[in-house]
Amino acid sequence: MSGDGTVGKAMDVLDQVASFGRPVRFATLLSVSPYPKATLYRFLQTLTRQRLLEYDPDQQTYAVGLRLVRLAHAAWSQSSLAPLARDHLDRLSAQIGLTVHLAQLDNGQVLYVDKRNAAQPVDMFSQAGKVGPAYCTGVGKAMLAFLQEDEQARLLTQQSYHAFTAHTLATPAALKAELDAIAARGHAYDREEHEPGIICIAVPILTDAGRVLGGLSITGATQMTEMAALEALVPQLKATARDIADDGAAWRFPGQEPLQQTGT
Amino acid sequence: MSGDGTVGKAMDVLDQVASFGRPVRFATLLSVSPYPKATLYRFLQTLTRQRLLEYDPDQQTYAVGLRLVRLAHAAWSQSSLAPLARDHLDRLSAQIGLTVHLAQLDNGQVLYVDKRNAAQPVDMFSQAGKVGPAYCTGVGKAMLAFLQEDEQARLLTQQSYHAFTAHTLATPAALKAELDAIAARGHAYDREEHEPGIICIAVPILTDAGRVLGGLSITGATQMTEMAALEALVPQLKATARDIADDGAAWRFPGQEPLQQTGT
DNA sequence: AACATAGTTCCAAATAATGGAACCTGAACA
DNA sequence: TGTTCAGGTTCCATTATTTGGAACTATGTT
Repeated sequence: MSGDGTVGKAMDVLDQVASFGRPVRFATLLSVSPYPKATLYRFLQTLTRQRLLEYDPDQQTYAVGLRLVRLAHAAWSQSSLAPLARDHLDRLSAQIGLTVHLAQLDNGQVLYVDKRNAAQPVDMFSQAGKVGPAYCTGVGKAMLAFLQEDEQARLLTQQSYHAFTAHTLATPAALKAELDAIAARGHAYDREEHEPGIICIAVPILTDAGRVLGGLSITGATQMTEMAALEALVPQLKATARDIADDGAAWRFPGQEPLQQTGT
Repeated sequence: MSGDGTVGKAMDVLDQVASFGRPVRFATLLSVSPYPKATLYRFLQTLTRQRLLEYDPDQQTYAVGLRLVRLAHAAWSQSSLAPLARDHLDRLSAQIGLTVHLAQLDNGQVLYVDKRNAAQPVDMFSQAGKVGPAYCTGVGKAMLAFLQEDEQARLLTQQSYHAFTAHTLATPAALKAELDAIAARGHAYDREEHEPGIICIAVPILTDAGRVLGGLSITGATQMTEMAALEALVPQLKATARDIADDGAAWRFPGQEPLQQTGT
């Protein structure tokens, strides 16, 4: 799959285990793995020793290890927009009282990095860390629309184009037309393209130079909300995106680098 | 450090980057890395290609990559107690109105996997995924106290024993005595041992067989809460721990394994 | 223009990964 | 009790990857 070096292969195995979404046995993994028995076995050993996987001796199953949660904490707090955007999301959420998502692009997919849910307390990881398709979500399309031509084209080819609902834009051509419209308009809609009954409105978070940092969306259910009502919130949404981007530009990591260490 | 195979070395590098807590430049990493320039360089390349790291060309810095957030989502939802404990935490939190933590042991440290904060909406990752010392936190001691002798002894040697406050038990001997008391009593205290002004009361989450699954704690500030008040909540805390353990035993992953795939 | 500093590429030697086959180990069956 | 079998684990000569010193390039500095 990725095929670069031993590390790449080990990561493939790790992804494989993760993709099951539950603990798996050796034989099950072997049956879907491109690697021979001994090789797969050694990978699992190594990953387990590294605590990237966890092995349950009773059940003889492998599951994704907790070391990843620690690393993810680091990733989330230093590479994601979430810490930066936090206060802004709180404010927006309080103002409008609807569900708000903050997302970033990861390998052509939408990665949700934070969320505000007006009703109940936050879902934690069960939402942050979740991935979704880029071609049929509001945030996904909003981000894709503002990428540079070549990057956009590259990502368009690697979408999976599954028609989740009758409204899903399931071809590259249809999507491209939509993206151009979004770029002109400045914000994206999701008209039940991913889940029936769910609509949303989304904007990109852009640097001054126009680089896509992430996306921000407001979600509603068709039962309770009209698209027109969401549309009315676009100014607030845009203002929040602007604020986040400005903070990002101003902040660019406090203190930057410390004095160089010259010694060993 | 870990030293097994290429994967182990790559993980060392990844940890190194993560430990900075902010984007770092090549030279900075080189100065603290045991690897020579070319080797470190290639590791960074590989990790970046794998999106375990992210490289910012403008600043020429490396930071922990978002792919980890995705993997962590998988880890959190399949290897942690959090999804299982969710409803129980909600209930406990609603009943008592104080901060509740759910933690597990990871490599001799406390890894917080979930949290309920009565006052404000949850802190997300900024709390879940965070690690803390085991020897001077309520949950940490509660978990250590109920480990098997040999495992406990092993972990006692690898604590770092920093005296955070005047109350910290900063020697293995003092800690061991405390753990025995906790094991006899059934719950643990944190009397400002980690942070001044912060006290808590904690219990382990145990299987029927007595294996430690995790820990559960209630935290208060000395300004607002007396230890006696926390003590009064022990029955509810224990009941919740019991409920979580029972759920864990009953559940043991739904459906377990599907039919075996025989083909390629 | 000369110099330094930071980052990148090369390549022969050293090391680690590979995978076929043999070997365990416990469970089901006769 | 002996036999078979599938799921796991170990061995080891072959093969491929990693290693790291040194040479090189790019970028900014005096």
